[in-house]
Amino acid sequence: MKSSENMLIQKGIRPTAMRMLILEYLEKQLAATGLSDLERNFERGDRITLYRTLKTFEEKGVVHKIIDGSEEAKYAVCFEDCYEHHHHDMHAHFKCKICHETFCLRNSIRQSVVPAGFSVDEISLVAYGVCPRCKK
Amino acid sequence: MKSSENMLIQKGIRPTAMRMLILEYLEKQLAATGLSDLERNFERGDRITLYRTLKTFEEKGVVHKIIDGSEEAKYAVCFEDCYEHHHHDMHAHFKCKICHETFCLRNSIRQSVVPAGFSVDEISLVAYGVCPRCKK
DNA sequence: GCAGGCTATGCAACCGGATTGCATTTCTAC
DNA sequence: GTAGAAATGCAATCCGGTTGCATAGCCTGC
Repeated sequence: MKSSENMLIQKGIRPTAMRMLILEYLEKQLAATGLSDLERNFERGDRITLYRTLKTFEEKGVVHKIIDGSEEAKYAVCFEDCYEHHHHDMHAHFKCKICHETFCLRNSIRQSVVPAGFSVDEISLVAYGVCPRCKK
Repeated sequence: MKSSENMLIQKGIRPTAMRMLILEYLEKQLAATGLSDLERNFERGDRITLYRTLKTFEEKGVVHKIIDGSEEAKYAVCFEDCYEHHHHDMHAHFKCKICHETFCLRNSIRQSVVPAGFSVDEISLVAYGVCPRCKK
């Protein structure tokens, strides 16, 4: 059994062919992926199916959504231990103004950005600037 | 001359009656304000005018835009020293899942969330959870 | 003070991503 | 194998964001 298939079953998602393909594709990506990107790479698949697959993945804790201020939402595979309806994405994201890619950064954010009294479930952090690759 | 009028002139914005009203309204708010909120409070004003006013304010460094993952963008008056096309909003935001309000937090974010090699212009940080007022 | 020109405003319409309803196909469980 | 549930595909809708264009208002130079 493929690792992607295993992963889906673990998260309580029925591992259809399309879903496995999409998961494998997402796992290959360095940058966060939007719906339009998937559409381009899965021309056989219906736009709506792709949309719903991402939504299912997000709900079940396979990917997390990143709102980076571009036209569309981006998604990246969770590397923290997320599960159904319980994300704890405490890492930062970086959107490069040259290549327009959005990456996940592995540093976890200290909760110290938030004063005492606030209880934090999740943090969305997107930094904007120039990534090392585009800087040269 | 009113302080709001002064502020607009300083930022290079012609201080019309509508703009001063909107600025004064925004300055009163504790939470970030969206277009629909303005529409509700300025029924006399046209939707598009409100939209363009926010856009102008943002471009000229009067307010900053906060994408908090809700349906619409929110805006809050800058308290850092922003000017035309040059925001440096390095503070965090907090969106409460009970009252759904989004607040600016005064703590500035250390740039240390981003590894060496990335150059950061701006940081968008939104934490999600429960605010002290809703916690009780 | 007045004319010309630029800016702000208001109305209508459009756009694109997100989302839903429904019919059909596929898969799972019995 | 069959029934029921889930996934898929198509069409259509929704809504925030945005633009074009005509009109009104303000500021300038003469």
